[in-house]
Amino acid sequence: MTDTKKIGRPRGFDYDKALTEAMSVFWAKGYDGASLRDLTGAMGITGPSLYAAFGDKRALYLKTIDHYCEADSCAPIVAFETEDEIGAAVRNFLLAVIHMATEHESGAKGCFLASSVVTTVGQVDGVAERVESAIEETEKRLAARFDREIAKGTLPPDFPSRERAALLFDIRQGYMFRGRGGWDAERLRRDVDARVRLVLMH
Amino acid sequence: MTDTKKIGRPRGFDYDKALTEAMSVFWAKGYDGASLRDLTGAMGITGPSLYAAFGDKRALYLKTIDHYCEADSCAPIVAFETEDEIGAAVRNFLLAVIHMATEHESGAKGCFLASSVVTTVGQVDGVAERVESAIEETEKRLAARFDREIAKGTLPPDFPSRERAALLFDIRQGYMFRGRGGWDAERLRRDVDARVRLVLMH
DNA sequence: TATTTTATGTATCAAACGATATATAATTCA
DNA sequence: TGAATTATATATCGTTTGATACATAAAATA
Repeated sequence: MTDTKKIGRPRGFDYDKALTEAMSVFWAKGYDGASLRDLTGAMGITGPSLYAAFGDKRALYLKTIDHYCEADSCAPIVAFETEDEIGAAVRNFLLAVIHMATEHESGAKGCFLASSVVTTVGQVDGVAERVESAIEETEKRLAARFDREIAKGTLPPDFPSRERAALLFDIRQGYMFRGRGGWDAERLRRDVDARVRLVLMH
Repeated sequence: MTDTKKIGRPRGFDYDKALTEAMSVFWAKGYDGASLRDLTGAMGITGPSLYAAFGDKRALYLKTIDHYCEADSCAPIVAFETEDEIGAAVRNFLLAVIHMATEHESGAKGCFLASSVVTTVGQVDGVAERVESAIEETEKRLAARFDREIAKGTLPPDFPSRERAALLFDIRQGYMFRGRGGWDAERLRRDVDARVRLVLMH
């Protein structure tokens, strides 16, 4: 993405910013529920500009998915990777998940992929591959964090990293569902301590 | 619901059957994605008949949700409640979840509520209450099964029934997500034994 | 400056959307 | 049988949908 000047009239809007706005609309209203008028309104551009820059509705949708994945938008994983002490790391992961599941940034709760995109797997071409690879990459990153701990000696050599990474992932899904179902953060936090213990059990 | 004969021309279709067909359409295509033409086509009735019997699109949607909940459609819970030995019960629950998540009956995978309805919580009035009460009732039933085991003496008196019920619930969500993401049953079954152990850990 | 290239703004397209008016068919009740 | 009641069938309503044709504006290039 070199910044060389291109000929022709330059864009009057920020590409990534518009993409983020589009994502918020898809997130809140779903793929079918998001009309082009919703999208252009939120993005601050007109129909022809949208089609020229992003393609049709489906192409825009896929671009928002890729944008979400690339932007490292999943705060819980980052929280899990950056905290050094493994117990605190698991705990921070869960707390970040709960925050995402209950606090709605940009009018949407939960995880864009887990709560919204996933429902369009059999419906919109190109979504299935993206969801599958997102799951796998997420689990790989979570497992790698456990492996690091094994290398440090904090966890035993036979600690089931991959299995516990999958468990963390599943717990995340549960919290997202409950958040959408109206449960507040305090209620979700009740089990955090017990879950940290279970996840690290050996 | 007495079966007394009513005056006027009788219905030419089966009410519950039509409702089930409507549910399949909503399940596969989502609320916005399901057009009235899709619905009337699958239900085998015309537009006016649909409106006379079920009300508008939203009312029909809510009726399909209630129908799903009342029909005890969640096979995993039933599997968990009917098996006597608690280890096998947990195991059967997980296997039933995996089956639901991967095998698609009526063209849809997963759980109607968890995989489809939940995305319309902030979008369609009346959905939020139904999702919330469905979560609570599910967890109550799961916890009650653990409590029964405590009473039998198979689990210790301080076994955290509610917390482990919530864990089972969350694991369910994770499997549903992976199923939608394209994971096959065999792959999902890898962790079942380990998870049975974790769920019953004390 | 003239040409080329790309982006924007207006205005609008055909198709599909959710929903209904009207007339007719089938039943119960008097 | 005739009045009342409810379901069905046809046809169509006004909106909204996703998507574009066209003319214009703003930049680089020659």
